[in-house]
Amino acid sequence: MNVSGSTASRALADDPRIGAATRLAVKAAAIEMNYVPNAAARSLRARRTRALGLLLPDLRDPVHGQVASAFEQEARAQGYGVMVVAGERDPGRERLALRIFAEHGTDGVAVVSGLLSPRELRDRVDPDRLVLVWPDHRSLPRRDGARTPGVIQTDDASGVRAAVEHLIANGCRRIAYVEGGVRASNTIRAETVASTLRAHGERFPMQTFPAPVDAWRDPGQLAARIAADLPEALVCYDDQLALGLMDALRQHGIRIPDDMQIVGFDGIPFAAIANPRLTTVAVPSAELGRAAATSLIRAIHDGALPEGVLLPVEVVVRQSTGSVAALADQP
Amino acid sequence: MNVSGSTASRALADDPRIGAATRLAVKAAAIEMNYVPNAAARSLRARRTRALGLLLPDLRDPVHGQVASAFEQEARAQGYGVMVVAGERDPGRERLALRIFAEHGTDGVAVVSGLLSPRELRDRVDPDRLVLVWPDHRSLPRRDGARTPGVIQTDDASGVRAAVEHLIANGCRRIAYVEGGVRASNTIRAETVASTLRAHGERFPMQTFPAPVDAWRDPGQLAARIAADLPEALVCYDDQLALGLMDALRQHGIRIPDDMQIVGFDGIPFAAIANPRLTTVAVPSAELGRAAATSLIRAIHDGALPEGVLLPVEVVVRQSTGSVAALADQP
DNA sequence: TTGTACGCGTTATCAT
DNA sequence: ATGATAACGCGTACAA
Repeated sequence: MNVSGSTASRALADDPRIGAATRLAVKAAAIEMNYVPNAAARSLRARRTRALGLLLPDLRDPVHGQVASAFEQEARAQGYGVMVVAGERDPGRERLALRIFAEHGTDGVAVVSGLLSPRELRDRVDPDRLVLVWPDHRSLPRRDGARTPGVIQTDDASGVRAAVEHLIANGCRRIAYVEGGVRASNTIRAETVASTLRAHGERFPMQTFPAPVDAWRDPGQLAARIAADLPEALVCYDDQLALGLMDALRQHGIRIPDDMQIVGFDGIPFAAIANPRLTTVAVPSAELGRAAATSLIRAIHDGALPEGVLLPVEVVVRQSTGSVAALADQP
Repeated sequence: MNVSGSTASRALADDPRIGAATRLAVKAAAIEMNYVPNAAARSLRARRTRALGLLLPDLRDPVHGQVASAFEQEARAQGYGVMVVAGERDPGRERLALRIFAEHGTDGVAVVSGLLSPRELRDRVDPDRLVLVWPDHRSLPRRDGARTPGVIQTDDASGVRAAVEHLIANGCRRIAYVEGGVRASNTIRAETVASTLRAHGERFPMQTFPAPVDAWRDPGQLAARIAADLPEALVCYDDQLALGLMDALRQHGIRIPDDMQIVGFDGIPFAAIANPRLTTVAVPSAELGRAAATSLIRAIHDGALPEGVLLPVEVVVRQSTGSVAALADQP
């Protein structure tokens, strides 16, 4: 079996001009010598790598893990590899990530919960091969349902509004918000809690407990401040914070939902099995990751950004906002 | 400013033969036109991509997320990109992953909790550029402290033994084990529980509750079987399973630790804030990921595998094994 | 139907 | 101190 390079190349690519016999022989030989095409050479010629870049803050937290998982799965199903870089919520690291992607020549980039301005992003990578998931820069997130091409978001405001209305229906008046850092996503949630309260006739300004982005790791001080001036209900920036606070408040003898009700955000798996089970605004993280991959791959093929996506969220009522029904809920 | 390709290449590589003036000018121009070297071309010539392949079962679970995070961080610090593929605990998918890595020409591969036999792995990728983390094939995990080159493990048996001894010290006699699938890692934990009981004079065979690998998602049936024949203490395959069971057993009115004590494995963050807080055998997942990256990169540079690593684990006693001290523990 | 020759961007070698 | 050239492995336009 001796054929020229081109014949081999064509046979492996199922070029119809190659005879069936030759094709089979070549393929057999390829398997025999466990040949794998060299992606570097192929990329050099084809000007594409069939690899995508995924930039996210952290692989450890449940939400981004879920997004990354779905993104990778969808990409793999469509024949793309995924290069992952954690930006660690640091603009410098995010810039480095983009550079890594550029050097490796990824065909497209998805940025999840990114801090860099859309302006700078589009300046650093081909804007027609860039999708933004949960952009966390003040210039992008929308309270309304507006969709920007290449931007994938969830309808956080609607979810938070529904959650607050659920608390109001439960008879809560003094509803406070616990911050998670000072990013745009936090601002939207805080403002939505406040505006929903106003819309329901609450006259006093909403109470806000400030907290850094990783307060859930060590919520002791925060819990003490809350315990010292206990509201009827707490809306937390996210589930991790809510779960950390539930634990810390327990030290102060505060019973949930009896003494205070509490709502999280994200819908991470542990929220469902916490004790008490945590009411939360659940976001479809897996769909988000999948949508990001499909949008990005479509953008690569079409050379232009597909329409933006706005995914719905859902309030999942559980024991922490303690209606009798919720307390009785079965697994 | 007009120089030849070679000069530009050398200037950017800080080749000492290039004059300072030229070097600066070239670098300025590179930034100006935001030039990034093409990794494909570079790889083609240099025969290395400065990319690593990371194969793990799932990006969603806290333990592997942690490992992936540390691996990526360490790799990035040493100038390597990371291509991640989830094997989804399916041998076919694992093979596909290795193929993806081969095509993209990764300089080395780390396989975490892989199911494929070491034999097959070494057959499919260059064995001198392969590290195995937590190999989960029956031919590899060791009960003793033996180290195999390129293999990174934790001393699970010691941890489980210590956990069981802790339960015995608490006065528990009827200690049962809850399985997590039928993999090698499960076998080691089960056998260690049994042998520790025997070593402490327990004469009846240890009770085992069989469960599939993802029983924690829907632990209802499993919990019913356990509640029907309640042991004094439960050692669970991992924390997720233990936490899921704690929730499900609560439905049966079982109080932990009063009616039964429970121990998990892994030391995921949520174990520390569950209610009751979960006693667990904590593994150093971040160190594991970091060790994997450093070992792999060293292997790439040396062309040979570095010595294996065996990391210690630690029993973290909390409320679920309820000594009075543990119940009083502060955050 | 198959083989030949060229070019993708980079760097090592050799020449100037 | 710098420039010219070849080579990495693949895919394709063109020739046979």
